[in-house]
Amino acid sequence: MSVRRDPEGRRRTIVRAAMRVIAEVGRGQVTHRLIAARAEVPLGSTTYYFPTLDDLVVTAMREATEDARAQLEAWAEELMRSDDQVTTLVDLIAGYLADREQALLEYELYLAAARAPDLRPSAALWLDGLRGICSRLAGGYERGVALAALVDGALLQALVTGDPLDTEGLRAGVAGLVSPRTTAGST
Amino acid sequence: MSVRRDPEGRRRTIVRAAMRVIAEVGRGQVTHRLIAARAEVPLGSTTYYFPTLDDLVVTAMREATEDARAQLEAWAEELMRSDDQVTTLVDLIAGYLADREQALLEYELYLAAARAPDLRPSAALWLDGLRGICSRLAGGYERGVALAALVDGALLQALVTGDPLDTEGLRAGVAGLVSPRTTAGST
DNA sequence: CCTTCTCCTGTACGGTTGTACATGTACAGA
DNA sequence: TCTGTACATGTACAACCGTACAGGAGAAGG
Repeated sequence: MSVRRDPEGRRRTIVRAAMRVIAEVGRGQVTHRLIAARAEVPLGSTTYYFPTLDDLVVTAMREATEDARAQLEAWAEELMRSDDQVTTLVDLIAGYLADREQALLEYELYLAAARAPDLRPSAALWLDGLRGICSRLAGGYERGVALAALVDGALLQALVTGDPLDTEGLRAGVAGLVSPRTTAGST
Repeated sequence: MSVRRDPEGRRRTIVRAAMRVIAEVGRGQVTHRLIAARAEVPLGSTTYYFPTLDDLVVTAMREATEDARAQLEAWAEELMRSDDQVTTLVDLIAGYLADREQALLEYELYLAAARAPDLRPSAALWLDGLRGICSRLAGGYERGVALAALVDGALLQALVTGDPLDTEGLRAGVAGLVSPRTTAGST
């Protein structure tokens, strides 16, 4: 009954390794050999499961958005439970930046989508999720779009500068965009 | 009197070509040969003026921030002259996105700074400029930081999705963060 | 004219890359 | 047990890479 051969699992191992490598060295520096070493599988395995390196990279990036999407749902739940949504949102953003590598990976993917149209649907899916959450917070779609841009920009800037998140500035901005009713506590 | 030999000019030609290539294919895919072809100079020239490819890429990226910095000053002037700064800012952002390649190059640089510390000063310089402008608009540093994040996020998202800028959403957000006095017209 | 220096470039080389593939191995069905 | 099929991998190769460098070519000073 025990499966000595586990193609599905092995495939996933490779994809997860690819994600880690991309997060570390960036999309442009990824090679079959780096991924194989990280996954602790022979080089041949990486070419067996994916016809081309680009396929592997794209798969890894899609997987990364899947993760991000899941995390976003956790955000939504936490915000629903919270009675101080501004503080909660700021905390969530700060928490997101705690895993810098994961964040870097996602923004690498994000920007890659700007150049590679086949990655765009994944990126758009995440962005739609964020906008949905923000719209609920801001009490309106337009302000929600703006709030999502604010969150996105704050994350990007924190990553780029390497400085810790400017929570006061962020809080001021979020408070300015969240609808007063939401700030007060009730829906 | 005519200078057949023009080392300075040739060097600049190579750097500008490098900028274009980076904008097109991304930082990770840049090669000496691509740059040489784009600049219409022999391969040897690209290695003559720059000891290593990385030096060339870094130089090109610094040059790009220099351009961005100059553009930012133009923004500041235009905003000073304007009597409807919200509209002007939205228009400036839309105008920035008109040259998609240039914008892509800058955001590539931006994200590259997240991984390469030696690029961070350039990126930080630009961000400080943006924050300065935004602080003047928002009437306070904290709100200015938030407004800068909003602008940055809006640009990034427009680049990533490939969709045209959501001007209504952006306008709503900017209006919410710009100080009422500034919105009305006076300082 | 010659010398000298900087600019310039074609060619070459060692190293790394993506990918192909022959060979082997474990498992399922007969 | 035998056989076929999917899984697995070590090795090989052509292509491309960054970089080095010998040597040509023009300008400047004598």
